[in-house]
Amino acid sequence: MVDLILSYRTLTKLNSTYLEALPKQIDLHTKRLHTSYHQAVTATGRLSSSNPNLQNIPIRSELGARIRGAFIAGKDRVIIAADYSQIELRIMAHISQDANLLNAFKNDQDVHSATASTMFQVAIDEVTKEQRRRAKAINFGLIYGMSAFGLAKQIDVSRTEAKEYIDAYFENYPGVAQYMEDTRESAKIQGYVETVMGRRLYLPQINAKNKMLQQHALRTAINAPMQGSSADIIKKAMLDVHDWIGSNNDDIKMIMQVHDELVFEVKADRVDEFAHKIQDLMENAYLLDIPLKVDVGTGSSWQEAH
DNA sequence: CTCAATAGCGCG
DNA sequence: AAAGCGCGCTATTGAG
Repeated sequence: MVDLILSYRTLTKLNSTYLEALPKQIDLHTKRLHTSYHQAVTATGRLSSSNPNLQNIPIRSELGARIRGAFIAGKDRVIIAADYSQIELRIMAHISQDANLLNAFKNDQDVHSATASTMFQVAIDEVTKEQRRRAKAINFGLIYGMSAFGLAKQIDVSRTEAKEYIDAYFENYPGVAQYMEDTRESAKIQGYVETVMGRRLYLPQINAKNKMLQQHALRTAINAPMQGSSADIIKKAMLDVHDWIGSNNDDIKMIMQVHDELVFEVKADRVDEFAHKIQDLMENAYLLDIPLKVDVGTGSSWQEAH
């Protein structure tokens, strides 16, 4: 019964939010969907997208991916999708200057496997799938300021075990532990946190007596520099790409931004040339102490380009 | 019929 | 009592 309900929810969600809604919003003249991007909505500096929201088009499930497959290039055109690889964790390495994490990225390692290798004391090529899954949950959890309770719930282990994982992580990544402490402390004193480019997020609740509000502010303090710096960097990349394209190039259009990804529609016979240039511009949009890595894909649909 | 609040869920 | 950051959209419910 439970499985049937969950399956029903998935199907009705995809049907009502995408399959039924999107075709109604196709512009009569251009015959395309046009979203609105908003530059002054989010607390962290990301863009938001509405009417329709093109930043939440499905991809994670097989069925969802088929919906993304409906976003197709025009005649003689190809879609290029270019996304930053692990950009928030790279920013965490850069800001915290943790030697171990910097090293993982300098050597272009799979960061979740590298984390698992360190935490579970096994060689990186002997990390099991389950170990990698748990390390990945920790890496993401760190970015969000997650507690042992949250991690336990996420990976379905006891709270005690989750705490052991977190302790093991911080023992091996002391720079990250220090960064977390320092960030919380300076947020309390200054009342704000900031991105690599110096953009601030004020946190008026950071010293609130109400512990629930304060703890939320503390988690925001941890997350905002990483999510916000990522937003800064991709915005800089968009400006660089825009300048490179110039005002008179019908062979390439930047058509979407999805937080760590840029999507282009380009003339088919120039796709390789453009793909390389986009990758170069995005990877060099901002200099960190470790390389920025961009994965580029191409195809006749947005789905294929991933 | 509109409006607002809530639950739930799609994405990074 | 809550427990993981940031969004926007659909369906439902209740009020006017």
